[in-house]
Amino acid sequence: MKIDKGLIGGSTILLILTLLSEKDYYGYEIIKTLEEQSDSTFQFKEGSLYPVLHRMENEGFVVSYREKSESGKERKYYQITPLGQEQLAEEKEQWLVFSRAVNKIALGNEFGLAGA
Amino acid sequence: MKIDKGLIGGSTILLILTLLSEKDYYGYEIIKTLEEQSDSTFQFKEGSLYPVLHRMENEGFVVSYREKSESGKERKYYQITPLGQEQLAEEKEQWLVFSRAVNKIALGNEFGLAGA
DNA sequence: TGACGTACATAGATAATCTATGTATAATGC
DNA sequence: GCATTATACATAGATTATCTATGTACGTCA
Repeated sequence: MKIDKGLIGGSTILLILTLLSEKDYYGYEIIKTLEEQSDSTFQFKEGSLYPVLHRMENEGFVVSYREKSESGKERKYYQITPLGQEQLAEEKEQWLVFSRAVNKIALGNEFGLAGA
Repeated sequence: MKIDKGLIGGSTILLILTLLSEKDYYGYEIIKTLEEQSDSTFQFKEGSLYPVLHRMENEGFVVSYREKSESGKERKYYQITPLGQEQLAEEKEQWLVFSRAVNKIALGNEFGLAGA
């Protein structure tokens, strides 16, 4: 199933910051990891992800550094900052409030229990 | 808490069609109902909602008719169509898949159980 | 009579993403 | 040896979406 873009857009930063709170990732790795962990629900294209990462760096949520992989290809790694940690907490809270509200109205379910 | 616009945008049609699947609503009533049922999580402005309703009518998800209220004010009621019913089912399914994927990654929870 | 709530509508600014394209190297298959 | 695919970055431009601001109009209440 193709998920509507509008739905995905609002959660992109939450998803990226979640990954980065565990370890440093490079852009391409984020795309592959989100695709795998979501069972292909999320299939970001480079053109969608890289500008978001640049914006996040601009806003101080992440910092980046370049490093060569074993294969010799250069990668640009992103690391979450304390400000990014705060943002992550904020976005997670917003997601909870938001998804609970949608579930209540659209599924008639106050507790955010989706489909269980 | 102010919920990010991006998050809300993708679910607008799902929410509206859910209400309309129960009874006919007029625009202003949709705004008030979503605000009330979501404990003020959703606070749509007219400028945001009316263009969406017009678009939905354009796409055949709803039809509209005008009717005077007891007070004499004219209202424009929206009614869901069979195509709108299909769209509602589709959007509900998408919401389930999407929210489950976000919950799995961001909350480490495979079943979409948010905060319980 | 003035303020507020109801009820509709749209123009224009703003913001966001996606499509398409480009570069470059490594690995794989034939 | 050569072509294709995967990896890995980047950006311009088109498209699309929403929000802000504004306008109209009527009813009600103080």
